[in-house]
Amino acid sequence: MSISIPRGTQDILPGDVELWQQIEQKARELCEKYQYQEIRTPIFEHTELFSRGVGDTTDIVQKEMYTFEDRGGRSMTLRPEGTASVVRAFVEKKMFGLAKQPVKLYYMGPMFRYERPQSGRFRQFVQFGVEALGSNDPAIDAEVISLAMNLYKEMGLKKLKLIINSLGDKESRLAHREALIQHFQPRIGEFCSDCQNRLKRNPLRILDCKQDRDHELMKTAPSIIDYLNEESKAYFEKVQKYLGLLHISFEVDPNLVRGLDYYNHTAFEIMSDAEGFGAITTLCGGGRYNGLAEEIGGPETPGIGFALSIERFIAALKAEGIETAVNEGIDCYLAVLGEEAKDYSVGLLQQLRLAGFSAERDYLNRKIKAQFKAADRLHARYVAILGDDELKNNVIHVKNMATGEQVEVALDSFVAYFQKLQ
RNA sequence: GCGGCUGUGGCGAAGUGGUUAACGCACCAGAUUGUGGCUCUGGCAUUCGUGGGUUCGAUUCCCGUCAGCCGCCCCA
Repeated sequence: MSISIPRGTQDILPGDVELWQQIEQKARELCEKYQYQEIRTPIFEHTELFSRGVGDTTDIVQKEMYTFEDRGGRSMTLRPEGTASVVRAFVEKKMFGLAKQPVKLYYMGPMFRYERPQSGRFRQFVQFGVEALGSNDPAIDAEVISLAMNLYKEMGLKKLKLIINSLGDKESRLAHREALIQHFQPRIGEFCSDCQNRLKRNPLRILDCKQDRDHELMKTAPSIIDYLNEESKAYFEKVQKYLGLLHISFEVDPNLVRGLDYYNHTAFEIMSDAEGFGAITTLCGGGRYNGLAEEIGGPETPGIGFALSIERFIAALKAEGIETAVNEGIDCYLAVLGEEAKDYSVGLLQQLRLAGFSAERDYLNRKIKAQFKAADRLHARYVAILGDDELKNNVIHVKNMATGEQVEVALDSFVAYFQKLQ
């Protein structure tokens, strides 16, 4: 038996990888415009970073982490998300002391979660994310959201839905949680088994339940909005105002919850509305995490960010039928015949390439006909034919593949001639 | 972690308890022995995800396993 790829991972082959590169490039360009700078952190961290940062009670930490003991007996974990590492680096490298504030960073790289794979859900997936640390201005919340929205839009996505909510500060959040438990506890037996589990773990999720959505207690359930204190409410309103100024339409969903413990105040998700996108419609998730830096042992620092998956990005592009990758074609294919010509072509090919052209030749000892076929497949604009006959006369034939026109050129001036053609 | 569906060449896809497993695309060769995109001819799976069982005999039946997809959970 041959060895196969690990479950939930994928090989990205030529033909597919171009779209990845295009998205990555767009993301980098946009970050440059928004003045976010790249940070690269390790792919594994001390397990404690995630259990403390992401939260001990979350699904991610409880059952989805790739945790192992290294040879020194330390517990290590392949990163399941990016924010904890970025904040760790921010604290450890004392970036709060940098002259340039707020600190605006982005990252791109693989994340790992041990989950059951299905479409849009992998065990290794690539996230692009940004983090803005050190500012408490609701305008930066709007900036972060607009960066994500603009990246999608620039790649051609149209069917997007932005959903926002405020989780308030820690105090409002806990008060709301208690109220929910109080509300549902007495009659929890009337709800589905999922909801019964949710009661203790994450009572907010009950509000999201599809089975029990018509239960009378749902309508009377306490909403987070009512538990926001004045400051939180004002903050949330500002964020909405700024989104309006940026012409970004959104929906407020009081039931939007983020699964990671560190979120507070602004929480948002960007979903795809495209047909046939399956159950997984979330393209991007993010929010504010004002307590995280402290949790990790740093100074009190406000922060906000998002993460999006390139895999789902691509799935959304496909769902909307957006074609992007283009086969550029090569400048010149060198068709060679005979031993001496082949030897000579080695240097000639290099000359073409160093002169800035994309060039290829035959390496399979194919006949002239097959070489032309190969040239055609590469969408070569020109084929240069070099046989022993040409070599003897110090010439080379250059054929324009679009017109079929063929000319004879002195071998010495071939590269110069080729440069004039362009 | 739970439930359902699926698994035949590089890709798509038929099929049967019994000597050589359709077909289409792709690929390779020749017709055209130094010139591509068209056409014609020929070639291309000791093998039906994998392991085991039933059977005289299994790709076809049964069980396990692995993988993919879909739904739940959760999330990006």
